[in-house]
Amino acid sequence: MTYEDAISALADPTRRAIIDRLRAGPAPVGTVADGLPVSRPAVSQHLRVLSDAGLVVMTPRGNHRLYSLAPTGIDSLRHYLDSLWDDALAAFQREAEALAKQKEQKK
Amino acid sequence: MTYEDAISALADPTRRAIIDRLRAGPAPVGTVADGLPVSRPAVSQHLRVLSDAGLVVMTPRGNHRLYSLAPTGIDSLRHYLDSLWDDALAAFQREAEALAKQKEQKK
DNA sequence: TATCTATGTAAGTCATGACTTACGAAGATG
DNA sequence: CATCTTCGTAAGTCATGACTTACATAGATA
Repeated sequence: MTYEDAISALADPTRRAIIDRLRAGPAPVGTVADGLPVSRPAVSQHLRVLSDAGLVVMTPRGNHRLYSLAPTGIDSLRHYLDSLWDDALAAFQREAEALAKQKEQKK
Repeated sequence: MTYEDAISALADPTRRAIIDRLRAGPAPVGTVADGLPVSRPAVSQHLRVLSDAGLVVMTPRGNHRLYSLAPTGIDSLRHYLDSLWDDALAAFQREAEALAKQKEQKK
Protein backbone atom coordinates (compact mmCIF):
# COMPACT_ATOMS: atom_id res chain seq x y z
CA MET A 1 0.00 0.00 0.00
CA THR A 2 2.96 2.36 -0.44
CA TYR A 3 3.33 4.81 -3.28
CA GLU A 4 5.87 2.44 -4.78
CA ASP A 5 3.22 -0.26 -5.04
CA ALA A 6 0.95 2.25 -6.75
CA ILE A 7 3.62 3.21 -9.27
CA SER A 8 4.57 -0.31 -10.27
CA ALA A 9 0.88 -1.22 -10.44
CA LEU A 10 0.14 1.65 -12.83
CA ALA A 11 3.21 0.87 -14.93
CA ASP A 12 1.43 -1.98 -16.71
CA PRO A 13 -0.67 -0.95 -19.76
CA THR A 14 -3.32 -3.61 -19.16
CA ARG A 15 -3.77 -2.44 -15.59
CA ARG A 16 -4.09 1.15 -16.77
CA ALA A 17 -6.78 -0.04 -19.20
CA ILE A 18 -8.61 -1.68 -16.30
CA ILE A 19 -8.37 1.54 -14.30
CA ASP A 20 -9.70 3.45 -17.30
CA ARG A 21 -12.68 1.14 -17.48
CA LEU A 22 -13.39 1.67 -13.79
CA ARG A 23 -13.32 5.44 -14.22
CA ALA A 24 -16.75 5.15 -15.84
CA GLY A 25 -18.03 3.40 -12.71
CA PRO A 26 -17.81 0.14 -10.72
CA ALA A 27 -17.87 -3.12 -12.67
CA PRO A 28 -17.53 -6.88 -12.04
CA VAL A 29 -14.53 -8.82 -13.29
CA GLY A 30 -16.27 -10.37 -16.27
CA THR A 31 -17.48 -7.05 -17.61
CA VAL A 32 -14.02 -5.56 -17.35
CA ALA A 33 -12.49 -8.56 -19.10
CA ASP A 34 -15.01 -8.35 -21.98
CA GLY A 35 -13.62 -4.99 -22.99
CA LEU A 36 -10.03 -6.16 -22.96
CA PRO A 37 -7.94 -8.47 -25.21
CA VAL A 38 -6.87 -10.65 -22.25
CA SER A 39 -8.50 -13.54 -20.42
CA ARG A 40 -10.68 -13.14 -17.34
CA PRO A 41 -8.14 -14.76 -14.98
CA ALA A 42 -5.57 -12.27 -16.19
CA VAL A 43 -7.90 -9.42 -15.23
CA SER A 44 -8.48 -11.12 -11.89
CA GLN A 45 -4.75 -11.19 -11.21
CA HIS A 46 -4.37 -7.56 -12.23
CA LEU A 47 -7.22 -6.53 -9.94
CA ARG A 48 -5.43 -8.29 -7.13
CA VAL A 49 -2.34 -6.18 -7.73
CA LEU A 50 -4.39 -2.98 -8.03
CA SER A 51 -6.19 -3.83 -4.83
CA ASP A 52 -2.95 -4.47 -2.96
CA ALA A 53 -1.73 -1.08 -4.14
CA GLY A 54 -4.84 0.62 -2.78
CA LEU A 55 -5.94 1.77 -6.21
CA VAL A 56 -9.10 -0.32 -6.26
CA VAL A 57 -11.60 -1.71 -3.76
CA MET A 58 -13.88 -4.73 -4.03
CA THR A 59 -17.38 -5.00 -2.61
CA PRO A 60 -19.21 -8.37 -2.78
CA ARG A 61 -22.61 -8.20 -4.49
CA GLY A 62 -24.27 -11.57 -4.13
CA ASN A 63 -22.88 -13.77 -6.83
CA HIS A 64 -20.31 -11.38 -8.22
CA ARG A 65 -17.89 -8.72 -6.96
CA LEU A 66 -17.92 -5.07 -7.85
CA TYR A 67 -14.57 -3.33 -8.32
CA SER A 68 -14.32 0.44 -8.07
CA LEU A 69 -11.59 3.09 -7.97
CA ALA A 70 -10.12 3.90 -4.55
CA PRO A 71 -8.72 7.34 -3.72
CA THR A 72 -6.22 6.06 -1.12
CA GLY A 73 -3.49 4.63 -3.34
CA ILE A 74 -3.83 7.45 -5.84
CA ASP A 75 -3.34 10.02 -3.11
CA SER A 76 -0.06 8.55 -1.90
CA LEU A 77 1.31 8.73 -5.43
CA ARG A 78 0.15 12.32 -5.77
CA HIS A 79 1.99 13.31 -2.64
CA TYR A 80 5.20 11.72 -3.90
CA LEU A 81 4.91 13.45 -7.26
CA ASP A 82 4.10 16.82 -5.69
CA SER A 83 7.20 16.62 -3.56
CA LEU A 84 9.30 15.56 -6.55
CA TRP A 85 7.75 18.38 -8.54
CA ASP A 86 8.89 20.93 -5.98
CA ASP A 87 12.48 19.74 -6.10
CA ALA A 88 12.52 19.59 -9.89
CA LEU A 89 11.18 23.11 -10.13
CA ALA A 90 13.79 24.37 -7.67
CA ALA A 91 16.58 22.69 -9.63
CA PHE A 92 15.23 24.20 -12.83
CA GLN A 93 15.16 27.69 -11.35
CA ARG A 94 18.69 27.38 -9.98
CA GLU A 95 19.90 26.34 -13.41
CA ALA A 96 18.10 29.25 -15.03
CA GLU A 97 19.68 31.70 -12.58
CA ALA A 98 23.12 30.24 -13.14
CA LEU A 99 22.63 30.63 -16.86
CA ALA A 100 21.52 34.23 -16.44
CA LYS A 101 24.54 35.05 -14.30
CA GLN A 102 26.76 33.43 -16.95
CA LYS A 103 25.31 35.68 -19.62
CA GLU A 104 25.68 38.64 -17.33
CA GLN A 105 29.39 38.06 -17.03
CA LYS A 106 29.80 37.91 -20.79
CA LYS A 107 28.66 41.51 -21.06
CA MET B 1 7.66 11.74 -23.54
CA THR B 2 4.11 10.74 -22.59
CA TYR B 3 2.88 10.22 -19.04
CA GLU B 4 3.05 6.49 -19.72
CA ASP B 5 6.78 6.74 -20.34
CA ALA B 6 7.11 8.62 -17.06
CA ILE B 7 5.18 5.98 -15.13
CA SER B 8 7.10 3.01 -16.45
CA ALA B 9 10.35 4.90 -15.93
CA LEU B 10 9.52 5.58 -12.28
CA ALA B 11 8.38 2.01 -11.73
CA ASP B 12 11.95 0.76 -11.39
CA PRO B 13 13.47 1.04 -7.88
CA THR B 14 16.97 1.78 -9.16
CA ARG B 15 15.66 4.60 -11.31
CA ARG B 16 13.78 6.03 -8.35
CA ALA B 17 17.04 5.91 -6.39
CA ILE B 18 18.74 7.84 -9.18
CA ILE B 19 15.95 10.40 -9.12
CA ASP B 20 16.31 10.66 -5.36
CA ARG B 21 20.00 11.37 -5.75
CA LEU B 22 19.28 14.11 -8.27
CA ARG B 23 16.81 15.76 -5.90
CA ALA B 24 19.81 17.03 -3.95
CA GLY B 25 21.11 18.68 -7.10
CA PRO B 26 22.66 17.92 -10.52
CA ALA B 27 25.35 15.24 -10.70
CA PRO B 28 27.48 13.43 -13.31
CA VAL B 29 26.94 9.75 -14.06
CA GLY B 30 29.92 8.51 -12.07
CA THR B 31 28.88 10.32 -8.91
CA VAL B 32 25.39 8.91 -9.12
CA ALA B 33 26.74 5.39 -9.70
CA ASP B 34 29.04 5.64 -6.68
CA GLY B 35 26.06 5.88 -4.35
CA LEU B 36 24.31 2.90 -5.88
CA PRO B 37 24.89 -0.89 -5.79
CA VAL B 38 24.91 -1.15 -9.60
CA SER B 39 27.56 -0.55 -12.24
CA ARG B 40 28.11 2.76 -13.99
CA PRO B 41 26.84 1.52 -17.38
CA ALA B 42 23.64 0.43 -15.68
CA VAL B 43 23.16 3.97 -14.38
CA SER B 44 23.93 5.27 -17.85
CA GLN B 45 21.17 3.13 -19.33
CA HIS B 46 18.72 4.18 -16.65
CA LEU B 47 19.50 7.85 -17.26
CA ARG B 48 18.75 7.27 -20.92
CA VAL B 49 15.30 5.97 -20.02
CA LEU B 50 14.67 8.81 -17.57
CA SER B 51 15.77 11.31 -20.20
CA ASP B 52 13.46 9.81 -22.82
CA ALA B 53 10.62 10.10 -20.32
CA GLY B 54 11.34 13.78 -19.79
CA LEU B 55 12.16 13.27 -16.13
CA VAL B 56 15.80 14.27 -16.45
CA VAL B 57 17.88 16.57 -18.62
CA MET B 58 21.57 16.40 -19.51
CA THR B 59 23.88 19.38 -19.95
CA PRO B 60 27.46 18.81 -21.18
CA ARG B 61 30.12 20.30 -18.89
CA GLY B 62 33.45 19.91 -20.61
CA ASN B 63 34.63 16.41 -19.94
CA HIS B 64 31.55 15.11 -18.16
CA ARG B 65 27.77 15.48 -18.33
CA LEU B 66 25.53 16.88 -15.64
CA TYR B 67 22.16 15.28 -15.11
CA SER B 68 19.39 17.17 -13.35
CA LEU B 69 15.67 16.78 -12.66
CA ALA B 70 13.29 18.05 -15.33
CA PRO B 71 9.81 19.31 -14.49
CA THR B 72 8.29 18.39 -17.88
CA GLY B 73 7.83 14.65 -17.48
CA ILE B 74 6.77 14.98 -13.88
CA ASP B 75 4.08 17.44 -14.83
CA SER B 76 2.45 15.15 -17.37
CA LEU B 77 2.20 12.43 -14.73
CA ARG B 78 0.71 14.87 -12.25
CA HIS B 79 -2.02 15.82 -14.69
CA TYR B 80 -2.91 12.19 -15.28
CA LEU B 81 -3.06 11.48 -11.56
CA ASP B 82 -5.10 14.59 -10.82
CA SER B 83 -7.68 13.56 -13.40
CA LEU B 84 -7.73 10.01 -12.05
CA TRP B 85 -8.05 11.41 -8.54
CA ASP B 86 -11.17 13.35 -9.51
CA ASP B 87 -12.88 10.27 -10.91
CA ALA B 88 -11.90 8.13 -7.93
CA LEU B 89 -13.26 10.70 -5.52
CA ALA B 90 -16.51 10.93 -7.46
CA ALA B 91 -16.89 7.15 -7.43
CA PHE B 92 -16.17 7.12 -3.71
CA GLN B 93 -18.83 9.74 -3.03
CA ARG B 94 -21.43 7.96 -5.14
CA GLU B 95 -20.76 4.77 -3.22
CA ALA B 96 -21.04 6.61 0.09
CA GLU B 97 -24.38 8.13 -0.93
CA ALA B 98 -25.71 4.76 -2.08
CA LEU B 99 -24.72 3.29 1.26
CA ALA B 100 -26.43 6.13 3.12
CA LYS B 101 -29.63 5.65 1.14
CA GLN B 102 -29.46 1.93 1.88
CA LYS B 103 -29.29 2.63 5.60
CA GLU B 104 -32.12 5.13 5.27
CA GLN B 105 -34.42 2.49 3.85
CA LYS B 106 -33.68 0.12 6.71
CA LYS B 107 -35.24 2.60 9.14
C1' DT C 1 50.82 13.50 -29.37
C1' DA C 2 50.14 10.07 -25.76
C1' DT C 3 47.34 9.24 -21.92
C1' DC C 4 43.95 9.63 -18.42
C1' DT C 5 39.22 10.58 -17.22
C1' DA C 6 34.34 10.35 -18.00
C1' DT C 7 31.02 8.44 -20.49
C1' DG C 8 27.84 5.80 -24.03
C1' DT C 9 27.01 1.43 -26.55
C1' DA C 10 27.12 -3.73 -27.74
C1' DA C 11 26.32 -8.34 -26.55
C1' DG C 12 24.92 -11.72 -23.65
C1' DT C 13 22.81 -13.65 -19.13
C1' DC C 14 19.13 -14.19 -16.00
C1' DA C 15 15.11 -13.06 -13.11
C1' DT C 16 10.60 -11.02 -13.01
C1' DG C 17 6.05 -10.89 -14.26
C1' DA C 18 2.15 -11.06 -17.68
C1' DC C 19 -0.39 -14.41 -19.92
C1' DT C 20 -2.59 -18.90 -20.85
C1' DT C 21 -5.47 -23.24 -19.65
C1' DA C 22 -7.27 -26.23 -16.04
C1' DC C 23 -9.40 -26.64 -11.83
C1' DG C 24 -12.10 -25.66 -7.52
C1' DA C 25 -15.28 -22.86 -4.55
C1' DA C 26 -19.47 -19.83 -3.52
C1' DG C 27 -23.79 -17.92 -4.52
C1' DA C 28 -28.13 -17.87 -7.61
C1' DT C 29 -31.75 -20.57 -9.91
C1' DG C 30 -34.50 -24.30 -11.76
C1' DC D 1 -30.54 -31.09 -4.84
C1' DA D 2 -28.48 -30.27 -9.47
C1' DT D 3 -26.74 -26.92 -12.41
C1' DC D 4 -25.31 -22.51 -14.04
C1' DT D 5 -22.94 -18.34 -13.28
C1' DT D 6 -19.14 -15.74 -11.48
C1' DC D 7 -15.02 -15.73 -9.89
C1' DG D 8 -10.11 -16.83 -7.63
C1' DT D 9 -6.01 -19.83 -7.68
C1' DA D 10 -2.39 -23.21 -9.47
C1' DA D 11 0.94 -24.40 -12.74
C1' DG D 12 3.48 -23.67 -16.61
C1' DT D 13 5.18 -20.81 -20.80
C1' DC D 14 7.40 -16.94 -22.74
C1' DA D 15 8.80 -12.14 -23.51
C1' DT D 16 10.62 -8.01 -21.41
C1' DG D 17 14.04 -5.59 -19.27
C1' DA D 18 17.72 -4.93 -15.66
C1' DC D 19 22.30 -6.12 -15.09
C1' DT D 20 27.05 -7.48 -16.22
C1' DT D 21 31.71 -7.13 -18.82
C1' DA D 22 34.10 -5.55 -22.89
C1' DC D 23 34.84 -2.11 -26.08
C1' DA D 24 34.69 2.59 -28.43
C1' DT D 25 34.58 7.73 -28.24
C1' DA D 26 35.37 12.78 -26.65
C1' DG D 27 37.49 16.12 -23.86
C1' DA D 28 41.29 17.41 -20.46
C1' DT D 29 46.23 17.16 -19.45
C1' DA D 30 51.12 16.07 -19.37
